[in-house]
Amino acid sequence: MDRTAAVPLWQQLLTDLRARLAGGEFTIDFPGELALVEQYSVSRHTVREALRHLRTEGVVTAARGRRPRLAPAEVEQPLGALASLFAAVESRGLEQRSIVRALDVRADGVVATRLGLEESTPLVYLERLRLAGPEPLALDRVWLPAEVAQPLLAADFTHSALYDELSQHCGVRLTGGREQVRAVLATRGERALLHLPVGAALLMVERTGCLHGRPLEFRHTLVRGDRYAVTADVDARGYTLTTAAPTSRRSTP
Amino acid sequence: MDRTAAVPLWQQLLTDLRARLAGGEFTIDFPGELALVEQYSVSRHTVREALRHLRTEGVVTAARGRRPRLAPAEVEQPLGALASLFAAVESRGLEQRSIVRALDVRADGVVATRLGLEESTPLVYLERLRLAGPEPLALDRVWLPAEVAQPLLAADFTHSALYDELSQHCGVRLTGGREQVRAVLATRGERALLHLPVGAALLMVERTGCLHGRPLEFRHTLVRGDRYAVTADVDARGYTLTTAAPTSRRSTP
DNA sequence: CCGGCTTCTTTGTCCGTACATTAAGCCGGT
DNA sequence: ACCGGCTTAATGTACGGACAAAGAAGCCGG
Repeated sequence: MDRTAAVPLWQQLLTDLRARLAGGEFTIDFPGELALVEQYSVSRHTVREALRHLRTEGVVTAARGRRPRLAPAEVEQPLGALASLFAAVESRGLEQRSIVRALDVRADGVVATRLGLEESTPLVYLERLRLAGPEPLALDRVWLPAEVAQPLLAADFTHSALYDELSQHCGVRLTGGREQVRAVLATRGERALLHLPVGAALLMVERTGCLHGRPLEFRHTLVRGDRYAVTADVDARGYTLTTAAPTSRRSTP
Repeated sequence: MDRTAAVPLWQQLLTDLRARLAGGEFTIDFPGELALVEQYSVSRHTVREALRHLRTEGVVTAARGRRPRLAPAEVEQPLGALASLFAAVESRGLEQRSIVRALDVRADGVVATRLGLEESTPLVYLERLRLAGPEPLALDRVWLPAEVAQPLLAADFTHSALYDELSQHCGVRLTGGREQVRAVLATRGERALLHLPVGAALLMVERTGCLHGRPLEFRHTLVRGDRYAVTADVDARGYTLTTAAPTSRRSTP
């Protein structure tokens, strides 16, 4: 801690805490405010300013009386475009189900590279056809490092969600990621699977899921574009995905 | 200010400030921290706690030395999917240009209803073909109430952005809105305009822009899906659109 | 009239303290 | 063994003060 430096004290503290977090130092418990006050010899106000950031990012929790902990289980998964889509389906009252088309371990050079791994790294591969009620909704493909996701091979994905199984069997909860949303044309195979006519458009969502900044999941999902949309609210705080079902149809001019 | 109430002091202060803001009390200038300390007879710490929320929401600005102001003009528009897309194009170094295909006043029952207006309300209609460098990028159609947007009829949209013209000629800056992103197939007319082959997929972005919660803009944009994607980061804070250009291409299986 | 300097205001950072509120754990009694 | 109350630990709220940094405005001289 350099008190003469240009960067504020609380920022130095925050940087140091992040480094210790990345080093896996606080996997069991996280020090409280007063503990940090003693460790770093700064005021509680400074500690709170640093912790404020970690708390808003959801890295640690804080509440009166409760002991400070790291990334608690009861915090829900950060909402991505896919979660938003599937939530919209559920809000329509349709039951969701999946047909598991593949669940095995294989290597994929392209995907492994995206995850920052060696090309030959074994990956757990899960391919599902997601149904909303009786109709096909999306084709979902996920790759995860076998080292972490091995236990998933025994799981049943017909009804449960991937992230639930991940947290339950592997003790891993993704903390963030990056998504790309594009429009693509369905190939013949995809049309057959999704019961689509010739020339149907699909929403393609690619997601790289991360745990504490380290990529851990690559996901490739194709969603029927004729019926489903990603909905979001925009305000000064940013872009908030909504679960409201899309209502309008397209009028072809 | 009730010091015995269950709600914290800073929250009462925040509520009161919001009420005064809604009443249009601070259109000229906004009181500083010390001014509020005197007005409400609370500590600066309490004032800062209340102001923290208004500042993160972007309602007021705060910086050393600068006088506190309300929603300054230099704050940029809340970032929507479209802005993210176009920023990605610019980050590639491509010049953006528009061809104005229509700019007039007309009535449209469907759109007017979406804006919460009478079906016969006159609307300023702007249709542009957006180019990234030499190639067509998107077909953009916007409707705004003529009552507000009348001055836009004299504007030149070849190079400038709609929101700049809106703020300059109409004194209006949108504060939020709702977007829907879908995948659609290009119609024949759209293919011709955008120079697309048969069976090309488009990203369709529909946006209802709002000013203080009241809808003021309906926008319908079709973006070439083969080359452009909406990119976003996901973390505990939510969904943050990125301006990074998409890199990957699709491998057709 | 312009440029540079000084002064002033405003927010950022940092310290200290005290009490209230809440959750969790301990402990003893039934 | 279970329930309830007490203790303890942790954060939330609120007060106080002091100095630093940085922009804005005014002053003054060239």
